[in-house]
Amino acid sequence: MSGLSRFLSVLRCFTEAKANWTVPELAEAIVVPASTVYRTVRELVAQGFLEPSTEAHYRLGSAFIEFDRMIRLTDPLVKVGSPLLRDLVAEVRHPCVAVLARLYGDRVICAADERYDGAELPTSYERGRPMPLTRGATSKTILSQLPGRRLKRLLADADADAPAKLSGELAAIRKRGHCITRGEVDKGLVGIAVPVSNAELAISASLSLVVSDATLDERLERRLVLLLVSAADLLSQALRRLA
Amino acid sequence: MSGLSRFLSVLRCFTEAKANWTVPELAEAIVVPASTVYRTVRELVAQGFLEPSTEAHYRLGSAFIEFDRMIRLTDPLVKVGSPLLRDLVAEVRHPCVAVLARLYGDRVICAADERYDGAELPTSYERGRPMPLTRGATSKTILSQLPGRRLKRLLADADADAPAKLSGELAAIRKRGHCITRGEVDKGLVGIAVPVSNAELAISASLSLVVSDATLDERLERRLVLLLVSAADLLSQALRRLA
DNA sequence: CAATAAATTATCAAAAAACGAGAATTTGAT
DNA sequence: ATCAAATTCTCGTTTTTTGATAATTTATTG
Repeated sequence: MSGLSRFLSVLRCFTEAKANWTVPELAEAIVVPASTVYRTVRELVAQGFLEPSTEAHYRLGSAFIEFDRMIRLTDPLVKVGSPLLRDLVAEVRHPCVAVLARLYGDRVICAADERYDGAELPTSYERGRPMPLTRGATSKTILSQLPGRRLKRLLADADADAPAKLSGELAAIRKRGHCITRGEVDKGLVGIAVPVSNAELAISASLSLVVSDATLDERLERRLVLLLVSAADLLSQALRRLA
Repeated sequence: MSGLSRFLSVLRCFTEAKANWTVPELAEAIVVPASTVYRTVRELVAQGFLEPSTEAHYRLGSAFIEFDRMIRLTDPLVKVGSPLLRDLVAEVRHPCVAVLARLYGDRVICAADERYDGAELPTSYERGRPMPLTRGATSKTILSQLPGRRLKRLLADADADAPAKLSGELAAIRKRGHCITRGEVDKGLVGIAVPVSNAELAISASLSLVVSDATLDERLERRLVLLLVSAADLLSQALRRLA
C-alpha cells in the first residue's frame, strides 16, 4: 500500500454501519501494523479528514464538509443544477424526487437532489450515494452518452456480457432522448431520465425524476418527460454559458 | 512535502476564486516539478478527489460528496442537529439563520445550517465554511467550553494577547449560559449562541441564531435566547442517548 | 487522414520517506 | 498518585517518491 491509497484504506472503513473506529480495530481491518496506522490516522486528523470521537475512537472529520461546500460553490453541474431541481420539482406538482447524477468511477453518483415537499418516496437516490452503473434510467441515460471506447472499457470491467445486453437499450435512449425504467433500482418506483451533457466542461450527466409506479398514468408520464426535456435544455444552456 | 500533505497542497489550490487548474498551473503554484504533480493528480483522480474538466483542467471530484453524505448519515452532531435546526427556525417565526458549529483545527466550521424560509440575511455562516476562532458569538461560545490547557494552546497560536482579551468574556458566557455579539462577523447582524457539549462523544459545539440587528428588540432577544437554550437542551439529550 | 502540438505517462538512479517492532511517554480515570 | 490504555518515539531496513528526460498518447487542424 502506498501514496493516497494508504489513507483511503483507512477512510473507507468509516461507513454507516460502523462510523467509529479505534486504531487497533482499523489495523486489524486493513491488516497493517498498529504503529503504522497510528501514524496514518495522525496525518488524517491533522488535515481534518478524521477527528477524535468517544475515547480512543475516531470519526470522519469536517474537512469533507469544507470540500463539499467548495463543490457546491464551484462545480458547474451542482451550482447550476441545484436551483433548477427546485424549480422542476415545483412544476411537477406531484410526489417525486428529482436527481442530477454523473459518472463516478465505475458507478454513478447523485450530485444533487430535491424532493417534492413532503414526498416520502423510499428512493435509493440521494446526494452522495454511489449507485449501480447498469441499472435504472438515471445510470443508463448517462451511459448512453459516453463515447464508444470509454463505454466499452467501463462495461467490460463491470460485467462481461453487459455490452451485448445494453447496447440496444442505449441506442434507443439516444434516439428517443429519454429513458424510463420500472423497479430496476427500487421496487414500486419508476425512473424517468434525460441526458445532460457539455463536452467543453467534460460533463455527461443525467437529470431524472423518480415517482411511484402506482400514481403514474400515461398522461402524467408524458408531462414529466416534457418537463425533464425542457429542464435539461435550460441546464445545458446554462452550462454552455459557463464554459 | 510528504504523505498526505503532498495531496492536500494540490487540493487546497481549488478555491471559489479558481476552481479549475491545469497540471502546469498547479506545479507552479505549489512549486513542485510538473512530472511529480502529474503523478499526484493521477492518484487524486483515481480516488475521486479530482476529476477531469475542460480540456486539461481538473476540478474537485465527487468523492467529497460521497464522504459528506457519510458525515450527514453518521456524525452525531449533524445527524441529530439538522432536524432540530429545522424545528428551531420554524419556531422562531422571524427572519434568521440557525447554525450548528464546531471546532475545526484553528478555526470554527459550520456543520449544519437552516434558513428561515425566504430570509435573505447576508450572513457569512454557511455549512462547510471555516470561520474565525475568536470573533462572533458562535465561536466564542465554543471556546468557552474548552478545557483550560486546550484553550490556551489554541489561543496562543492564534493571537499572542487573545487569552487576556477573551478570558473575561468567556467566563461570562460560562456563567450566563449564552453569548450575544453584534456586528463582530457581519455588519448589521447579531449572533446569539448557546453551548452544546457532550464529553463522551468529544463534542463541544455551539448552536446559534443570526438575525438582523435592526429587527431585534429586547423582547425578541429574550425569546430567542429561551428558544436556543431549550433547543440546545433537546440536542444534548439526544446526543446523550447516542453515546 | 496525416501532421502537429499539447498533455500525459513511463523510465530510472538518487534521495527521501514509510515501515514496523518494541521502548518510552502521555493521557485519562480512578 | 496509580494504573492501564492510548499514543508517540526510535531507528535500522525496506520501500516509495522524486524529478529530469524520453516516449507515448490524445486532440486538433489543415
